[in-house]
Amino acid sequence: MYIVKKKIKGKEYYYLNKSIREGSKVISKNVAYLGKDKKEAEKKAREIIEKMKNEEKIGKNKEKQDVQVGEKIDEINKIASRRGFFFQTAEIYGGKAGFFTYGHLGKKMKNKFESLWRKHFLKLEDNFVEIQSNNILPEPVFKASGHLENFNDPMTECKQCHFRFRADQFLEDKGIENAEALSIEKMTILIKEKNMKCPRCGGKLSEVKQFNMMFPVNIGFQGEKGYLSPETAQASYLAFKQEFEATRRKLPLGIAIIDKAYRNEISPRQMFFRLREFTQAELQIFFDSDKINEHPKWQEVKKKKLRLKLIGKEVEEINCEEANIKLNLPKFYLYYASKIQEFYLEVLKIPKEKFRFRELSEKERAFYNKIHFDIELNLDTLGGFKEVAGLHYRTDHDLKGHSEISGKNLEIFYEGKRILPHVLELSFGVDRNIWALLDIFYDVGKEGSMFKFPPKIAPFEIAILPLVNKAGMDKLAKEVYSSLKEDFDCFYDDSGSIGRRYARQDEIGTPFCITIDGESLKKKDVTIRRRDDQKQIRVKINDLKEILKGLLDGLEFEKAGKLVETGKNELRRE
RNA sequence: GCGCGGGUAGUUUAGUGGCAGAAUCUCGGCCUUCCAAGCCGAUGACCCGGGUUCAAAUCCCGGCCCGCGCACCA
Repeated sequence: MYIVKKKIKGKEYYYLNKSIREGSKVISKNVAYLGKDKKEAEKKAREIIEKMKNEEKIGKNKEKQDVQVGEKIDEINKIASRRGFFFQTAEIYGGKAGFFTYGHLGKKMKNKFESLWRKHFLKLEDNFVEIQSNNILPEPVFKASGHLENFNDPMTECKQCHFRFRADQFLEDKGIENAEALSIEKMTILIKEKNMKCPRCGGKLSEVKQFNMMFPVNIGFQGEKGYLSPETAQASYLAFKQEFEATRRKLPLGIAIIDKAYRNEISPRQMFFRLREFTQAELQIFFDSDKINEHPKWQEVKKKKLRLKLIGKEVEEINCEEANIKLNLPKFYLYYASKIQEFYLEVLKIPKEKFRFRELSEKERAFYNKIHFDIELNLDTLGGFKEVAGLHYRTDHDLKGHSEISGKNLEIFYEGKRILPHVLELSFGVDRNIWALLDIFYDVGKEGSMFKFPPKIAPFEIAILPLVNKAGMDKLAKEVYSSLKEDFDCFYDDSGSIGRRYARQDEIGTPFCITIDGESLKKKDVTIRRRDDQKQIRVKINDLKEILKGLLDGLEFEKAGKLVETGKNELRRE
């Protein structure tokens, strides 16, 4: 406890404050008012501390409640950097906005997310493959993709109040049609000619300048122009023809890439939602557009209800068949929508009400996306539904563009006709999804902060803890640990009290703790503690591996072993 | 990029133009048979740069980072 001086309306007052844990956070709480004089305050503080020590001895365990959720985003950030989920890159140099490093726990989660993603999506069809390409691509690629033109925003700035905004939109508001198509020089001239002023303060406007969201790079000695790719998709389109041949000319062909993408955001914000360097997991499905309203596995999904938020409407559950008929969404599209929903609800165990597909209005979506739903999750930390993935029907826009610019015909001969395949893109922001998992599974109860991750996402699956560090319990615990660590993500910990070690594991979301106690030595068994309710079962060491595998796979906890009541906290003195 | 607010150990915070103090965390030792116990000890901080000054973490200026608002996010 310590004394705090506060200034209220110019006068100084002294208070006694106390550092208290709230979950994993330490906060300061006001305990008592101490008056206006420093010396008297110190004297009073001593008295109060004495008194409170006495009271504490009587009424322990009384506190601890009253845990407020508080600022969840701060909380997650603090756990993240303290425990090693993620932190800011180059912090010793002051850091840079929009760049994060995954620590050991975060990287484990990210790896797990990516493997679950692969397992789910690449197994949908035989002909879905993953490739690895490049992050640096030559300039013509982006001429073809439209990024050079469209990722470039014409901006103008008020010379007086420094208000910045897009020049093309400004001109359109002023009644100039199709301003988007004008060159920056023309826009500058127009603004001058028509004597347009800052919409905010009436000041003079600067000339129109391009702001490109892509990071330019020079390739080689001669400095040929290239860019860090702002999406992994382009590399898949570039690889299409070769992969089509290599996979023996079958459609649909899915080409997945999990890799970094780069966007030079003006102001990165909102944690993992506006990064300058980020990881995407994208699957580009090339298919015959004549077959867009069919899918061989349609029967499997047609009764599945999708959570759709259509333009101007609330979320409603519509089954695929209805969506096909009433909303005119093609079967091919709906099949993958259904599989995406399955990934979130059944693999990642996201609560249903936190998930939705949101239809984008024509204004919001890129012009070449004929059908565009975002996958959104409701996140407390970011105040509502946020985009974590997208399902875009891009038509033949991409292959057509690359055909034109490269001069190479990308048409294929398929089932007796010459076609340019269309593309359905499944695009996931991996970092955003990781943040979403942290947000959604974060929980604070009287036990403290914890992440209630499903076992498959948790950085560690199991922690092995000797109840105390003596009488051979530690030795047996280490034996158990070495027998499990090959097969599971295990963590061994023997420092501090057992309660504290449980709390540490809860905080990083470890779903199960194995405790070796006195009985274990005699009976060759251990307890398994479940994170979510602190319940324990007792199982034989010989059966441990199999039971753990079952538990991680969803085996019912109570059925896995005999539910046991372990002793209440008798080791506490006082 | 602009405006406002902020930046002292991992975290929560005192403090002063002159040796930066605590609580908690972490680590070591003692103790300890189930949910963040106790005792002893240790490690650990003034965001960066410049200016004013005998002396700056403190005052001034600039930068960086964070938060909020605006703008941006094909």
